[in-house]
Amino acid sequence: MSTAEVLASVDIVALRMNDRSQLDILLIRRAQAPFAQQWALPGVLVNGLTADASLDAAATRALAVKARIKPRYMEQVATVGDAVRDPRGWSLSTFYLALVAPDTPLGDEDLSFVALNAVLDRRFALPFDHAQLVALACERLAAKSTYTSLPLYLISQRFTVTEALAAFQVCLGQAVQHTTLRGRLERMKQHGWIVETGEKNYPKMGRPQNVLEHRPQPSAAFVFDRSVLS
Amino acid sequence: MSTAEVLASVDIVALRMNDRSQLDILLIRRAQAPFAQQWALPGVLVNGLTADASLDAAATRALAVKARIKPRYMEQVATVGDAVRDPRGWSLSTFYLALVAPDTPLGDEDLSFVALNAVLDRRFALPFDHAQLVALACERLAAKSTYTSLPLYLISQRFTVTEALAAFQVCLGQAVQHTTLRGRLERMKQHGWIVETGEKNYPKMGRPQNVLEHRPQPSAAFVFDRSVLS
DNA sequence: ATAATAGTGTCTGTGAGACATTATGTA
DNA sequence: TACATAATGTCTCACAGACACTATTAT
Repeated sequence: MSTAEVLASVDIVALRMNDRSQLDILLIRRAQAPFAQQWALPGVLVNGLTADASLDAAATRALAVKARIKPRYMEQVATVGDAVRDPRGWSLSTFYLALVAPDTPLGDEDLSFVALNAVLDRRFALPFDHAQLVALACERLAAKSTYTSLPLYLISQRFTVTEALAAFQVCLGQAVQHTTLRGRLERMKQHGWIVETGEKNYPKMGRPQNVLEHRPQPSAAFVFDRSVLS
Repeated sequence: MSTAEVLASVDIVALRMNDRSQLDILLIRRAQAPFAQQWALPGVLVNGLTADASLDAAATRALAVKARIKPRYMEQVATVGDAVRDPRGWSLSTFYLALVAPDTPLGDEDLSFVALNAVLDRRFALPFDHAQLVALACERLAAKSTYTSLPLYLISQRFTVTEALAAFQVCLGQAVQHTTLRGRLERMKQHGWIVETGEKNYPKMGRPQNVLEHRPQPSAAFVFDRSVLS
């Protein structure tokens, strides 16, 4: 290794909500050493040869070329670096949190969505320090879910209050009063972030649900001025 | 440059409050090319040769070695990377926000505290994309100052409400009701983050001030459940 | 009718915001 | 005394939280 350079990668913690309202994480079977054939976070090396315009562009590229996925939301979480996380030597990883639509398909056998909880409690082991990165990304998601509309990126643009409630609860890891969520959705409606479609969804039983539409602004997520679960 | 590696550095945005209650930023006169002799953010290269235990350790080292400063608070802000920010090629910079005590001395002629506002509005130009990094770090500080006790790290451990008010206002960039701040300090007092010393400070005019003491916990900063300036 | 689920209304508590009032020092 | 500044008190408003109540469908 030359004197001034270091091994740097971008890794993605991409989350999706399954039909049981639980979070799954996107993993890829590594093609190359180290840890070939093992399931790991999708990622790419960044260096001058892979003409990425920026680090964010590299993150987008990682999801696009490895999994053909365009996330509905993506943000940089942090960068970790030390001498032991990669057997090849001192290395850096800048990792991102990505939220993808619930119906996102996977075209490849080397890609899979795995139960996030299995990764978090180490029943499903990951190479490198990827389990740690996943934990940090989830902490970020939980923290931001208390005062932003982030969980809405995990459900369809056209959604019901019940779906939104499930998304918030799985992000936060605890129950949320539906009246609290309705109040927040109402405030987003006043700011044009949510519109009432006028349509109804008819479940098997019970009163039909109003169908809302999420109109996310480029500024990422709606920010409330208080935290839920104070 | 070898194929898999990249130039990576850690840069520090270290802020101090001066006696006019304005923020200053620590700059260092670069000894080496590129941009030798110019004022820039203190930072170090990270790679396998400089046995840093971790990225955070490298950040601490950067302040310690370059400026002999131990910050009262430090957190990673983000990592930027692209092909043009450094003339030497594709490079990464992980940058940190550091808050240092108001009486921090500088022992070196190649170190200086410069008015933060001059850097932010480009009257004082910085090399690389350092001005952009400074702007991002300040945004982080302002955002966190609405719902945490971060500004307290800019004043002495033993402080008065007036000093705390000045710190919050300069971090937020706008006026804050002193009653609001008193309420928040009261809540911190109940959680053991602040204690009443019983002493008084006697200014030239007016009623004497109670002297409080900030007892920061290792968990970084006190988090309030609402934002100020809603 | 009954069950099931959606949506609304009511009441309480907390804390920010604005402003008035009192307290305690110096000149 | 007048003045300056600190500290406290009062009132309003917004919103989370808890829970009751009403509404609308299927069976």
